[in-house]
Amino acid sequence: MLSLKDLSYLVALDELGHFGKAAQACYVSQPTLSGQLKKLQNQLGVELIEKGSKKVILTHVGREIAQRAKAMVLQAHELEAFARASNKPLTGRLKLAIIPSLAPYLMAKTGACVNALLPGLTIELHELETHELLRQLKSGEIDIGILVLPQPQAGLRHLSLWQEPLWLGVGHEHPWAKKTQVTRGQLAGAELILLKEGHCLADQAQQMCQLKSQSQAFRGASLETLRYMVSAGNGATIVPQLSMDAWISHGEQNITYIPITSPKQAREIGFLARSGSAYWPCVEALHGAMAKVLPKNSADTQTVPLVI
Amino acid sequence: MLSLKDLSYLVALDELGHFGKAAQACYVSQPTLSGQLKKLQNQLGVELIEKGSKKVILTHVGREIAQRAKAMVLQAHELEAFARASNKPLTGRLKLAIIPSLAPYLMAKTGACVNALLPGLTIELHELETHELLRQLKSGEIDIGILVLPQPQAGLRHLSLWQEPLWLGVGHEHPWAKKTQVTRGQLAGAELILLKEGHCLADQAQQMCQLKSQSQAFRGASLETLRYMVSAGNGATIVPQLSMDAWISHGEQNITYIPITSPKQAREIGFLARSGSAYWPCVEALHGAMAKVLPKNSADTQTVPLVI
DNA sequence: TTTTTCAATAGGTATTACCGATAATGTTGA
DNA sequence: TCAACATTATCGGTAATACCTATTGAAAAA
Repeated sequence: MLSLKDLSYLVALDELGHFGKAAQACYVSQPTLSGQLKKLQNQLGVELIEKGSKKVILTHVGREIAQRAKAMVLQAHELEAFARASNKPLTGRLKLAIIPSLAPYLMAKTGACVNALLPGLTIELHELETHELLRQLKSGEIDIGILVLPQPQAGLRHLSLWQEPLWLGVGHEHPWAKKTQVTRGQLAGAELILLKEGHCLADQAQQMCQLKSQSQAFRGASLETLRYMVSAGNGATIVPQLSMDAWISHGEQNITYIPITSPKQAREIGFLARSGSAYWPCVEALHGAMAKVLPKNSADTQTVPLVI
Repeated sequence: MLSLKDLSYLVALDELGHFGKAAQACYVSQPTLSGQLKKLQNQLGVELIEKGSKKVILTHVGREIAQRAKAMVLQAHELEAFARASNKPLTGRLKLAIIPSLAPYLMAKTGACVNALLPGLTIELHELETHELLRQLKSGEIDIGILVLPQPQAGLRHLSLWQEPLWLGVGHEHPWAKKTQVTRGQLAGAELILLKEGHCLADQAQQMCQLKSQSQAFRGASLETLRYMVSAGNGATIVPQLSMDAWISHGEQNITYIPITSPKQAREIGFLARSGSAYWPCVEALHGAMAKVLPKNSADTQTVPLVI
């Protein structure tokens, strides 16, 4: 019968392309890994590793099998995690990723509360843009993601957390600085300072303004960059509410925040995890803890569904 | 590290509910199975088997883990099958299931041709109703299904084969026996003899006639039963084209077949297999072989999508 | 060429999966 | 209640094998 251990050797070799390094990664000696892979090839009756080549290259079949093997190894780890979690729920190490336009502000607001409610849980926080977050989530590098929904992805399960209102942030010199509100229609074609492409907030803002990507000359690397730019001059940008709250409470004086209406704009923040993940109870616990701290949604808030 | 063998022991125990029988199914002795399961419990740090109970009952966690384990074991088998198939494509044993309203007629028409084209392939044929077919397909008990599409099922891959026209079969004494065509509208509320519930053909016919299930007094167990009933008296039923062809070529004299028009009714026949199945090349080969033998679709044929 | 790098081989050891026999336990029928 | 039975757990021994270190062989780099 096939052995998961042998399969994991193949996965390691596929990923590292080097017998010695793969062996090291698996905590075995190089001869062991070589021998077991040879055994695996006999069991399957297939050449997995390209023969006679200078480099370590898997055959076409080998690569396909390594891919399947990787999925199985991941499932094995999830099974073990599930078993652990069933003993002591809400303990252990949790690899959590949050999109950059949300991470610092969300953690500032909810971090203490979460730690208080889930003392047994060590949260390892990663800041990843949506695309990379999804990849790492599916590959098992992270366990839970917090990002903008909806994300129609097979094999993933989601839980909505909050409709985060979006504001227009403008410098005091900006022509709109005296406005008490801006309608969505007025935003069409407006010149905004946005984040780099890849950030879902930038995509969403572009949609709201019906802009093509080329029309944007300036791209910030983080919301904090945008903050300084708007604060310094007469630019304008889209600001999620949590960032706004943080900036206000940190004494930012030079930005005026204007509500966007007709309809009120928001983005849907939520959790994402693998469907079979052992960490789903953690998701629910985090949801419970965070929901208490976040402001209540007003009724007329409307999500802008993001087209991926 | 977790061992697939141990996991398969747990799966066997879950399914058979008996240490001895499970051991037998795994070709090991009962003490071996007991011991390995004990080891597994230690590894996972979880009680898998209900202690102190009279019957062998898995704990709640145990059952969940057995379910995950089953999926992994299935994947292991598929991986092995894939490796085998990569050596000698289109050989070996193929477990094929076909819905009963199609199986005999399809095999009669295409069996010889398939065997001629795929001499290395031993086909093990099962006759299963849609629901059971899907279950067995997902659990790995069968490899390929031929049934009525669409079947929106996660993890399964499909390939459409043929739009099979549907006819109205009536006895010579039936009021409609002299008609040259029947429109779909005329079928509404018509009294038809149908198959038992569970057969997708019956569901589809009911939809066509806009009937509730209660309104059907008579239910046949197979199309052959319906044939005798219609042939003997003045009943009417929906007949798929392949059945009709078979009946005609077997000398059935007492049934008149009336085309259903406005629009012409049909059902979509197609293949279904697990997404990662090693047997997909077989599906394509079968598709190629069968498509040659089946009649060409006329352009105005319309599928009636089945609501599950 | 020599040196270096890397995988394959050899030989030996510790682990463990496995078996048969048997004991312990629970279940059932009188 | 106590046999008679069915079923699982335990015991001791064995064969298979996963693993190691040391070494060799072959290819690439110097």
